[in-house]
Amino acid sequence: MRREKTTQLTRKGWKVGTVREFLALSAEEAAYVELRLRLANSLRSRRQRMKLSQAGLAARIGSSQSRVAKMEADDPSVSIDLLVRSLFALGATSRDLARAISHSALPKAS
Amino acid sequence: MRREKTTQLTRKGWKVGTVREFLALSAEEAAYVELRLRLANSLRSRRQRMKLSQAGLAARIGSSQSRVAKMEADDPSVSIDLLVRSLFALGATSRDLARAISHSALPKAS
DNA sequence: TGGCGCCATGTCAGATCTGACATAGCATGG
DNA sequence: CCATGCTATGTCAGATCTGACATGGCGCCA
Repeated sequence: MRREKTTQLTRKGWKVGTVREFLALSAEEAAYVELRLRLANSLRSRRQRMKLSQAGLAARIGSSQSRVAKMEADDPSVSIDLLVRSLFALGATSRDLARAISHSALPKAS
Repeated sequence: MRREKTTQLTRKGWKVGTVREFLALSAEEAAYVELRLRLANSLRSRRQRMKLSQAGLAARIGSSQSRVAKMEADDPSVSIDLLVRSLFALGATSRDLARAISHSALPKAS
């Protein structure tokens, strides 16, 4: 939360947050980053299942290959809005989203 | 999708989209607006359950009363990002989100 | 009537996000 | 070796979103 504070200094990515809070994420921050990650993963797997290239997906949603790459990489410069819209554009339903969000579809960390 | 096109002209809200497409939303657009609506409703009811005023919630999330009002009104100027972060700030879990999203918690329209 | 708490709506400067472009890495097939 | 296709990463102008502020409405109690 309150990204602005550190923003002028870091002007690129999570950096500050991730490093400092590596072991001290508040519950809500953790939920937020995890949500993003799940959407990102979901997007990639859905795209691959459909045998689309990033450029192909980009064309569909009126964006560019590079932005799609960033979405899938969970780059801090992409919003949840964009992720969600892209998922819908690939035919995901609300239910699909809900599944992606609550189910831990995360790659096992350990 | 592709909001920019009409944006310079309308410079305020859904307007163009809503009126013109009143009966012709694509599936993805429908899913998107419905998702927003559900998050907005979810936020309001969660806040009320916690007996917080909009100003109170605003303070918690480092925002302002007016923005909270806009969130709950599903104003086009608020992003899903903000809605989601606010929900998390009120203690919602990923699972809560998923429920809000897939369950039709919409006020019955008729 | 006035004061008070709460919510809605408009506006705006400044912060953030976005598409586009450039460029590089890395396989696979020639 | 060189193409070709796909993905990753950086940059930037322009679009969008955000917090703050101002103001108005509504209900309620004195």
